[in-house]
Amino acid sequence: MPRPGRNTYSDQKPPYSYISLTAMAIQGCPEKMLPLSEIYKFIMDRFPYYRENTQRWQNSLRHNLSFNDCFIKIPRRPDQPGKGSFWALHPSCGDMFENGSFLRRRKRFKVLGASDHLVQSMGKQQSEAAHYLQQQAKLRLSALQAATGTHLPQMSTAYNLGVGVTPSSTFKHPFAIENIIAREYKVPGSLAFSTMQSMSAGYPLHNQLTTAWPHMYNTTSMIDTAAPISDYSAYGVPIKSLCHGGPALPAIPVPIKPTPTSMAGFSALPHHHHPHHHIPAFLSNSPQSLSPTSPQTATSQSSPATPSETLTTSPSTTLQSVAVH
DNA sequence: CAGTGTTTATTTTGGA
DNA sequence: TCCAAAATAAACACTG
Repeated sequence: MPRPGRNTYSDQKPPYSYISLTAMAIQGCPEKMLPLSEIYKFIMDRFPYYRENTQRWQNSLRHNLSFNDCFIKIPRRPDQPGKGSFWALHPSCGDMFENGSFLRRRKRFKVLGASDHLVQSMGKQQSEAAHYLQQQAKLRLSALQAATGTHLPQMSTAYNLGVGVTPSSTFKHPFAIENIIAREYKVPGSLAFSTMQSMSAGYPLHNQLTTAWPHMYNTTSMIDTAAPISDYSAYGVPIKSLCHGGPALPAIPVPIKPTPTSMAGFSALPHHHHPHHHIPAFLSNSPQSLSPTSPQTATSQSSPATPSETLTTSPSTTLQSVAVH
């Protein structure tokens, strides 16, 4: 049994499916959408295991993006040069890993009508969602630029925007990295807790993170790869921002298959724990101490329109989807 | 041309 | 042990 903190451990395959890794990456950025290359980067930056055999796993990842309805493609606007589209989570995919296992979902998320006459309405709904995301991204960017007086390249700043968002909102998308990390592993409670504390401070301590999430970094990478990682605030984990209202869609959690306990609040982590994944319940209401240091925080947060107001109809209510298999 | 995206087929594996 | 989800492989179209 490899022990936390050991180099050997960090090279192991992380206990996440491509779907969960991708969802993690998408949820980890304020815009809640990323181009393929950024998803790759997110994963490679954090999991040494994926720095090898890139052809193989990246092909698998692309397969997943196309194959799974929980991922939607969002076209680039003319002012967003680059190859490929942005990828986002389907507004209704909810907590696909409510069972606590990030390896396998209980049910695959499928959009209704994938093979029947409902398809046409789907197109419309998706485009609405896409438009919404684009608008949000645009708003955020201009807000940031206004606040900082600088013009920053979009994607490279994406992760920075995240830190220090006001703790006004409580909901956190299931895929928010903080949630994922917290649920992760059956680490001794105390350990996970200390990790979260450092996380909420906006600057997780390396050794703590490494201990709690060993496969995320190898002991030397932090220093050696400081450059790439420094692009992201605090290891690329926009701790506070994730989901909050701000960014993305009205992230209304929709359990794939409603269960008595799953709606106990998001906050609420699954009650029946998977035998192999004990989920620290404290996580849900982890203290939202925040770094009041980011200017864009106030700006973006004070944005008048709430997501649901922006759309005439909330995507989460108009989009029809269901877990199917 | 390289990166991106889609699709089909097959194998592996988690979990009931 | 069985089933469905996930992983893997690979062909192929499209695009900047």
